[in-house]
Amino acid sequence: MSEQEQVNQFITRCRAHRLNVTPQRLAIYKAVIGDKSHPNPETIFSKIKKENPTISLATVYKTLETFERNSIISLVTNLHDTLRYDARTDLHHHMICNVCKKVIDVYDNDLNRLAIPKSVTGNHKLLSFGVHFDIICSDCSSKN
Amino acid sequence: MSEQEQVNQFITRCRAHRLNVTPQRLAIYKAVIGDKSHPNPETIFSKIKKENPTISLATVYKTLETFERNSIISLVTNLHDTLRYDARTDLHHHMICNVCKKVIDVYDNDLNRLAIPKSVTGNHKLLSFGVHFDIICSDCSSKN
DNA sequence: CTAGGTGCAAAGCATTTGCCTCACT
DNA sequence: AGTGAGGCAAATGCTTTGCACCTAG
Repeated sequence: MSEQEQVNQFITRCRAHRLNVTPQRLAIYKAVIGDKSHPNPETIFSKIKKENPTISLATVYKTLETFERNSIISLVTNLHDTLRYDARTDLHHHMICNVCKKVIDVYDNDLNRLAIPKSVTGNHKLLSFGVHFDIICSDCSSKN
Repeated sequence: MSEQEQVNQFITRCRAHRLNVTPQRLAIYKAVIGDKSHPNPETIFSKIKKENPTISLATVYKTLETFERNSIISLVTNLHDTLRYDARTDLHHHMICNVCKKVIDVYDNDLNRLAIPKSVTGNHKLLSFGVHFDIICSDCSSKN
């Protein structure tokens, strides 16, 4: 996709979510799609500051949060807010409630045996893996 | 496993890693294995404060970090330090380097089609899922 | 005895908030 | 015109650090 097409798609998506298209938002969006390293807000901020010297870090935070809430971009993990420990160190998996952030263990032998892609083992040393399921848990569902 | 057996196993593991067994460490360990909710340090601290009124939150942080480094307990995610955004919102997976915290996308149709356990869909609303591979990336491997 | 662990307080940072001003539609 | 967005600075809250004292081995 050309940059112009990406920009047009971005504008369409913003309109669909009733989000104003501003130069700051466009710069932030371009910076995210142009960075395959899964950057944090500070990194995005540094990249666009050159072209937008007056932009503020708080705007970057607010904008990324807005994009995420509207599914324009995504978070690598939604457990970034605090350290979460697990008594189990053996292979297992997790469900994470997107509302209350509850974590529930999943034990499943088929998941334990999933086929590891060559792109993983080909170049890197694999330590372990796990599947995470983003859910809305039964408690949170029934509350609404 | 009885509580006595768990305590014995804990002592064995500490010895194996040259970690002193202290009342604080034992209390923290018991609190973690007795809590299936994947608690954070603050929660652990609150639970053991009743029995150990002089314990400090900093000790809980240090101890959990020590346990994790020695594989006595584990972290639910090792991307808790900062928000990490992803330009892609379609189904894909991630490798995370445990050393440099780099995140690398993994696209794999077999992973996209993995069998979702009944324990997930039976009670909860599934929003999405993903596989994460904990790795030591080629860059970090070659540096050592 | 002594290396390692604890507790306290202060420091460090990532993130959020309040509020006023400004700009998009 | 009016609502939504941006910028700045202060506040918040989780986590780490430094250091003096203590304790397990």
